[in-house]
Amino acid sequence: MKIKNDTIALSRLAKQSIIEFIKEERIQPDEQLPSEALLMDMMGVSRYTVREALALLEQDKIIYKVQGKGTFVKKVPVKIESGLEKLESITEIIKSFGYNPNGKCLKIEEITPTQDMIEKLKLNKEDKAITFTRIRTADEKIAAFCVDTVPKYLFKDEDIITLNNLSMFEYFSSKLGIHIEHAVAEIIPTFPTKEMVKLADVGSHELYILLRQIHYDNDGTPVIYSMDYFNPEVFKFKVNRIR
Amino acid sequence: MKIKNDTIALSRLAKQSIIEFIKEERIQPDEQLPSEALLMDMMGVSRYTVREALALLEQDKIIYKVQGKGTFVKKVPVKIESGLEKLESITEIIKSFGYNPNGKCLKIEEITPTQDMIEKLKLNKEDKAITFTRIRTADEKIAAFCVDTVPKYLFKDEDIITLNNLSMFEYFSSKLGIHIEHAVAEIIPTFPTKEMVKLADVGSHELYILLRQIHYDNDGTPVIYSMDYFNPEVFKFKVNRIR
DNA sequence: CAGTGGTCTAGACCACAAG
DNA sequence: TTGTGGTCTAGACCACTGC
Repeated sequence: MKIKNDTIALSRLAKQSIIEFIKEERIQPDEQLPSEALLMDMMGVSRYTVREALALLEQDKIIYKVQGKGTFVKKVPVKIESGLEKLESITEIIKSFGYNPNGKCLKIEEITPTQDMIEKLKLNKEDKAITFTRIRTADEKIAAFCVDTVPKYLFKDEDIITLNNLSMFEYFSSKLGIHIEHAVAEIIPTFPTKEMVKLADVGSHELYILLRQIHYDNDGTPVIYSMDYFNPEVFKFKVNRIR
Repeated sequence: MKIKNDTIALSRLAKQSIIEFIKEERIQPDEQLPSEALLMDMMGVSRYTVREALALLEQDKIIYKVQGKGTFVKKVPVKIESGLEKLESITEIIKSFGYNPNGKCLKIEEITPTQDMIEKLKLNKEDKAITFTRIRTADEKIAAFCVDTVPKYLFKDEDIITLNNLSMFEYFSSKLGIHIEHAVAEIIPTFPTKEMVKLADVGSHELYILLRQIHYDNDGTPVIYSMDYFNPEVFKFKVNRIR
């Protein structure tokens, strides 16, 4: 077993190599992997690289380690599906559920931000904001109703376009050079708002999941204040929880 | 700035040391930290240790790195302490909200597991299971209604006790030597079940958040199948989402 | 005791950003 | 070209496990 490459990190290759080894050797759940020293010899890499690879496998819940004993394959290697803790655009989520994502931008408004928006988006009192109200569909079914508020100063006027199929993340990345990497979401069970009933033809007694989120740039700048209402018949929200 | 210790990992000490440095030197948001080489000299440790410490700070969303430029303090160092992605017992969550946790065990039953339980808990067809139905309170307010199902083979008979104040996690850890480290939770908005209305005097039109969870031991064994209904007036569920 | 993973050091080369 | 972070190697000592 030898691995070599120029573009991909050795530790990634080592990880894949170990996965293949588990499959080929038919290592069963709870059985022991070769020791780090052995893996070093097998793959011809240093201990650092082996440990990096094992750390990646541990993150993926495929293996576990016990000091003094060894490294083992998990009984139930829970594959990380796209849990809520992984930040994805709604477009991406809809695709991952196997639906065809679509959408319509219902409204773009310049607003005076609320006190909460001013705090969360770190705005000055004079700053204005732009609100995008959109409806998202999955195979024609109503999937989500999104109200996203963004500080006005991020845009040049010509940047404000309608967002139909385009993901907000892609829009920010390609048009504004802003790369969203982190969000804090609050999960709130709720009924549809009056606006949803009026604009989106949603039954007023159906249950929805509201994700009240602040999205941050990689340098920590808050850039989007969003209120997204999800149809629980379309989305099954899961979270991987680690102690 | 020197750091030295015998019990705590050097990289942890280095992390704290860097945090203190940021405070003392009043390094402002978006300002640059000393380079890794400088930090090595300042703290008298190797580059590996410095990078470990910086990795911890990056996980905590306190700093960010840009290759070729340097390491910087985030604009808004967001650190949501108890996000849903962090697995905590309900007792711990209630405490972290500043309430006084309490509870009552309403029912302990031996049941024949459902097909879903058999699959998720990896049971054999003959296996029985034990269901614990409990109500949890925070400062006397109804906080959650918990129905936890556990394979019977995990218990010796004398182990089955009533769980009142005791956390399920502590119970497993101390009585059974099982350390729960991971769970997959599905988030479902719902109304109270008939059982909740009957046993817990809950209004049938109130909204609840159902967490449908499978809990895993550190070796990947599924050990608890739980259906926990949370009162959203007590719990504000947040999630840190990373791209 | 020997074998395992946990931590740390010292040194090297690379890719990227900015002058 | 210089300085930064990204990756990798080789070697060391420790703590824990099980014989």
